[in-house]
Amino acid sequence: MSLRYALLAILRVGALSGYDLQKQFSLSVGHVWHAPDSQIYPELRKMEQEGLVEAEEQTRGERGRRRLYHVTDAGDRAFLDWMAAPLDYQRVRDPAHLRAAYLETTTPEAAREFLARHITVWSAELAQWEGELARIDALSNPMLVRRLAVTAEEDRERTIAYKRFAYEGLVERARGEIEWARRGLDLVDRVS
Amino acid sequence: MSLRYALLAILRVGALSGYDLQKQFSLSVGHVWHAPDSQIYPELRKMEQEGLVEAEEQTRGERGRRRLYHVTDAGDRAFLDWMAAPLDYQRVRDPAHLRAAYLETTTPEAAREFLARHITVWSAELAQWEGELARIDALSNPMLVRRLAVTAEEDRERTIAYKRFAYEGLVERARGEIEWARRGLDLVDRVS
DNA sequence: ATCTTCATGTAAATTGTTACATGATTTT
DNA sequence: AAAATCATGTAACAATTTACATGAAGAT
Repeated sequence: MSLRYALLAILRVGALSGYDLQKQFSLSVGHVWHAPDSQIYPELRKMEQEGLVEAEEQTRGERGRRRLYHVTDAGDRAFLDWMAAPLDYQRVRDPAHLRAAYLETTTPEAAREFLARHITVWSAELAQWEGELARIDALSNPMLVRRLAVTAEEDRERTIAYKRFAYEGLVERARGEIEWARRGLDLVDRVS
Repeated sequence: MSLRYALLAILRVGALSGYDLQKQFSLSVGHVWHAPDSQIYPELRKMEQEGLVEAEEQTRGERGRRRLYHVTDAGDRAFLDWMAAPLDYQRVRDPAHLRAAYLETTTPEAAREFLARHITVWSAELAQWEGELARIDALSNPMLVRRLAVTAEEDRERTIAYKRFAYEGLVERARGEIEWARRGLDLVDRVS
């Protein structure tokens, strides 16, 4: 149930419509927490009912409408409370390592394909996250720039440092997965 | 939906009751795919309906009963098909890295607590997995021994090697998380 | 005109979590 | 006799995924 906190994290920086939020989301927090728009719209409505956000109804042209969501004080508090509370860790659920433990039951070709795909998938993630790191350093990430604009001078360094720290962790994870799968490919060659 | 394949992987080695399966599960695949008994019993029933397993009804004492589940040919094929098919990767959903990206919004104390807990949680996982590696090497893991007993001589080395490979990956992951969180603690000290 | 982007959702199905519920058998 | 373990589930809820559905506004 971190979705609402991910949404609050973005909205706290400034009001957005569901649509814009969803785009910002996929460009920032979405790297760490995926959610499709069909989940975001209903969640915003629920958060509105619970008083965490307020919708400012706007019209667009003749009949177009949009709802601009603002974080309320209660929403702000909810976010800060969540940040200060212990994180609840979910149990591991890792289909790739599950399969890896049983690779002897399939053909070497299927095993190689699985590992090659693992490398492809994690390389894509790695590229994303390294790109994000570069954008953080170049201050060219729009979300980060928006955040820095509403951040007091003395807090800017920390803000950047933590964001960097988060992405570094993701980059290392991806590198680890890729190295592991490479070793797996060697292993397949060795034992088959 | 890897749960059923995790269950099949265990049952393929030999028939078990839901209760024993659940215990084996938590001692082996459970490290990679957690599932509570309240999920395992219904899943077994569903798999029975779909013809992947067959239940042998047994009595225990006067009125006690148990259902011993055997994998059917269809179940065996389903498992092998799954092993040979491309794995579907879920999108990232990582509350720890999500929170890490926003650590500047909380107090240094809360940030430290979060990171310390991250280290604790992953150290526990690490200990589990290193223990598992040691048990693989010592051939003292009961599940592995059962599996080797039904494995042809020439396939034993591969079986062990892949199991080792899977756990090595998990160990490295845990080490990475711990190192990352340690660096995070240094960072908190530096910026606050 | 038509294509893209803006804009907001509903519905159904699946998956997973938490709590509850029950009772037999074996061991101390 | 009590405690531990064996044994099997149901119920309610929460979270997630996938697919569907609709239409306005702005750009080419």
